[in-house]
Amino acid sequence: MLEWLKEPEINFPEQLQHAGFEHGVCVGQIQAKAGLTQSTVSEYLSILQRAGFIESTRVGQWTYYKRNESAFEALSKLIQSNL
Amino acid sequence: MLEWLKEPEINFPEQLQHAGFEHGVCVGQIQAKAGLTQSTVSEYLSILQRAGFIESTRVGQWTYYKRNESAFEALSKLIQSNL
DNA sequence: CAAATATATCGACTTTTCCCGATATACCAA
DNA sequence: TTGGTATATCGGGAAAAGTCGATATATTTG
Repeated sequence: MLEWLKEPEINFPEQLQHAGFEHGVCVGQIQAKAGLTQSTVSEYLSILQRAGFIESTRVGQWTYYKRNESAFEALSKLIQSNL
Repeated sequence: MLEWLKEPEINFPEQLQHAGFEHGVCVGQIQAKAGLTQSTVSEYLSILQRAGFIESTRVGQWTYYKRNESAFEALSKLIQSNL
């Protein structure tokens, strides 16, 4: 999922028509692609969010998730320096 | 454990008298510091070895483990570029 | 407000991981 | 070769993570 969210235009072409990608990708799109149930995907995304890897934006009935690149940078540096 | 192996002199002073650190630290020393059973530590180290993060050298009845820094570099870069 | 849609949360079940004791293997010393 | 020490492997029970269906919450539309 994290890799998918790197290139929303390529991985979620469906969404382009309904909304842009400025807030990220909505749960339903990710769920469809993942092939897991709605509840599983929702929980998974919320875990990633708590961990800081993605950010959510609620727009109407949709919740959009997008990557927080700085968290990946930080993880990469953490491995370099602390691990 | 991976952090401990970054500075063997500091984290495993006991071993200094018996052997140097050129081959790393032996399982017994790591086990004592970890506070886990011998079997658990042995298995854990072998997993880290299979994953490429540490290397082992057998010297007599002892197996010494030391870090493989290039694996950490690679992981850090992988997160930067692929994730 | 009622129905429809999108997402979040809950409880239960399954799968995986963690950790242990027991035992096997390898090496050394007498 | 026998006994002692260090490590590895095996089998099983406990803990954690993954996944689901059912249900709750939030929002939009009529």
